[in-house]
Amino acid sequence: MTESITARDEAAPSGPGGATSQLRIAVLDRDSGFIQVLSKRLDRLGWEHRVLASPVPADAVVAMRLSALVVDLAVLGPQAWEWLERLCGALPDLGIVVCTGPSTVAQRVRGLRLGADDWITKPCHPEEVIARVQSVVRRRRRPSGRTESKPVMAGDVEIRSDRFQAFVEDASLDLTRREFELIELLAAAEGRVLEREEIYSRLWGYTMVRGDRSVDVFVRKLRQKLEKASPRWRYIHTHFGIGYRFAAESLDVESVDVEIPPSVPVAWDARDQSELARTQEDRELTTDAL
Amino acid sequence: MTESITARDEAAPSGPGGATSQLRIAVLDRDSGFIQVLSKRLDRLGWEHRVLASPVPADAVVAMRLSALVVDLAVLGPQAWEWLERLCGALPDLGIVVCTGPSTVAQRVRGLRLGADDWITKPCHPEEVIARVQSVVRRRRRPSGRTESKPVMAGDVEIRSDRFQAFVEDASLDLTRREFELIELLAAAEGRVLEREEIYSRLWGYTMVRGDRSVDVFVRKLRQKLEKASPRWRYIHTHFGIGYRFAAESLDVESVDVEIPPSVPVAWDARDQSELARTQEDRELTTDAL
DNA sequence: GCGGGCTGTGAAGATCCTGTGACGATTTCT
DNA sequence: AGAAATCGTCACAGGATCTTCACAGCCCGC
Repeated sequence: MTESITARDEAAPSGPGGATSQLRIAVLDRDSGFIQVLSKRLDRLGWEHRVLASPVPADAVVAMRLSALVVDLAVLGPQAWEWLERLCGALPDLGIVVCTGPSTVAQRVRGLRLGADDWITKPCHPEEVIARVQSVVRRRRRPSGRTESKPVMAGDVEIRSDRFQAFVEDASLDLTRREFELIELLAAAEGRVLEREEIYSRLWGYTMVRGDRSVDVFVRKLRQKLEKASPRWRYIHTHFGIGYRFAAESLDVESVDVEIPPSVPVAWDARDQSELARTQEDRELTTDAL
Repeated sequence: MTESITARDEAAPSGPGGATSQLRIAVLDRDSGFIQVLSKRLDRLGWEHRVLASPVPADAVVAMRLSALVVDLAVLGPQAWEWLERLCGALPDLGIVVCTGPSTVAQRVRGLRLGADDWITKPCHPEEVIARVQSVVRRRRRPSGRTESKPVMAGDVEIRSDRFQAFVEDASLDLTRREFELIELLAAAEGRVLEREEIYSRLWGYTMVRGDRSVDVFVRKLRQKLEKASPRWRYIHTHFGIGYRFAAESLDVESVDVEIPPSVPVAWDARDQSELARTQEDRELTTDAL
């Protein structure tokens, strides 16, 4: 049951540009009739989907890179709440639709509070399930469609989302996918400091565990390539204890300030200078178990 | 009924780091009992909210700058669908929860497809409505384009939480994480005196043990950096036996006061100085209290 | 005016954080 | 299948930051 979906994972849930990726959803249920009807419907919609019958460990779900998950809590047994909480914590971007038998208000509230996005009571019409999943997924996605393909410039580098590549004077930096996603994300937030956790969750799609150094490592790789291609600029700035900030900063300015070349009367425009500068949860409801 | 909500959201109760803006929701319904219970609940949660009884034109809703809207389609009559569609089109970021009487699957599907985020069938428990609204709002758009954090100014310094840094005329103070958190906290409580214990517990997250001097040390570091970058101002004021207060105070004023009487050879002993300072402080306290 | 407690200050040591190179696992390409 | 490219994890080293400590100066009540 840990088998992972083999299809390419290009459906990277939250790439900064958010490709118009295929929807991928999973249904965790045992009600064969329900599953059958729903599957058929999903097929017709062309949504990539899979059915899970056993209580998949929350971690395994993470590996599936889903857009949404429809789950009958009954399948999970007594640890349903714990499972739900863990899953929601790990994948804040995953759409979770609980579709289960009769429940109390308190149960529904609890589920929603834990992070579920919707709660449908069986018996229900598959069409409604679909509609609710769609609704959940719709809200999950950023509208900033791929269309805005205007290249971003910063210092010497040009970031072209349409090419998934960054360039310095038409020379590609040969960024890998992750590297590109990273620079795109950073550049999109130019000026602002992005915390590691945010970078991680937006690039990897799930929440970062303490001690993970992936972000740092990719920042380093990115810095190397940037440095090699555009040595007179610094782009990624470290904010100790917080994260990183993207801003093109020329290194030339300073050296010029220091050694005033009397022999060569160069008129330095103020561009560089200014460039530098610009650069409760109330628990009144009883939480009874299912 | 187009009156806009006047209360500002700046009452960000969140700690120094969090920019959790106030939730603002509206309820469009006529069921007085339902409304009453729901309102009471919303009050207790501290959510800014308002009740609408008549079919507000979609455009008017736009002006309300809501986070979410709970609506009974029955109030809207025959043009409910059209209204819903228009609203969803105009405000894709607005959370819309339909809460209405018995309906068919087809109706629910239609509503959700048009852009509603959830659909609750009356009669329902207000707690569930709240939970679902929360769920919808939680999933609201991510901070890719959010520039909502407006910089705070005090004297010469500008505190930008998006950069985790304070500036004086575009020159960074190079505050460390803790230092920044401290100045942010102090500035947010401008005018008020914050006790050490409170500062400590809000910055460190746990209660301060007696004798801990961490707060003092950081106040000192902060003062040093502020002093160096903005010498003509005093920002952090000590309140003996209590804690600290943040308030930009120009030092120029005093020098003017001092040089007024050249004829009378007054010996300025320390008493007078403190006297002066005290009155000024008092004056400021009063004004701040307003 | 005196004394005790509170605050300012400087520095040293403990801690935590980031940069870096390398390695094994996995995926993709040939 | 074999090779190449990518990815994610580790351990280590160098720094930056935080905490603690001792001492000096200041404030307030007596």
